[in-house]
Amino acid sequence: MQLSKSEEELMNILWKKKKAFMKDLLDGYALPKPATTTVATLLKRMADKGFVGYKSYGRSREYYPLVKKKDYFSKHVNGLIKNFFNDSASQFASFFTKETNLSKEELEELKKLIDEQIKSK
Amino acid sequence: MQLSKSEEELMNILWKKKKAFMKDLLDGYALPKPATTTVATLLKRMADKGFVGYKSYGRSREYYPLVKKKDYFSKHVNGLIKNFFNDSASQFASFFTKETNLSKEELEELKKLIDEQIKSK
DNA sequence: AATTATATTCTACAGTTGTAGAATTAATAT
DNA sequence: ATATTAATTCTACAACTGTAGAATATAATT
Repeated sequence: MQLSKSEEELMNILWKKKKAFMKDLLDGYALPKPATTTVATLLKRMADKGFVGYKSYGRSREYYPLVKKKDYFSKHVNGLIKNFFNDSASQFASFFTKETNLSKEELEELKKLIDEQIKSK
Repeated sequence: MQLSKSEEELMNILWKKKKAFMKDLLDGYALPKPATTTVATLLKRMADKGFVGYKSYGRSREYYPLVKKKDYFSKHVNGLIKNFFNDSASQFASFFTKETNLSKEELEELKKLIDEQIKSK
């Protein structure tokens, strides 16, 4: 089962912090911060879905991600590619480079990266 | 407002066909096809959300997209980038080239594309 | 004209999501 | 010890989703 939008947002905070108590998570939110109970609900749902775990310290908990951002994200992109580009990653890539406005520098950077990739094949 | 997963699926069929009657849309689905009423519900919701329009022919309708796939998709990717990569498209790009397994040929292709991009800047 | 195949509208219902108050409990500060 | 602060659990509720039956209307076919 997937994370919803707002769960994803929270997950991002957790990924950044690596592990965190409720308080730390709230800190991670921009204003206007959600109610503590809202975050608690999200955390419970995310735990049920198997995306976060926690260690109890007394009556309080330290939460941590159970899935790597990278893995989560890969699945995401693959879904996108499948959905919108008939499963063709290259079609996606071409779309991507055209449609996002990367600066010249960023493009050069990217090109270098791709070159490395090519060499490693 | 956004399209839901199954609405997106239908939207994809419609994008492919450019315009279509109910029957054509159902054709676009893989087995097991959803009930006609299900598709009808989705279409109504999508029309309410402003993603599809239609022309009535007698008692039947020819549906067509009101948003371009490209535009819809751009928003999508930008959301992803914002959400997962602190708004850095290049960070996303680097991730992308590393994590999707493009073949050597596809990478060369992509490199060529990027080169054109660079030249045009 | 009667039958059949189709599309549309209405209604429905369970599951998911966004959001948070009330009650409770535990930790901390005075 | 008492008051305050913080986290957790329970409960709630409206909106959105996935899915489709029933009823209806129309077009096509025999």
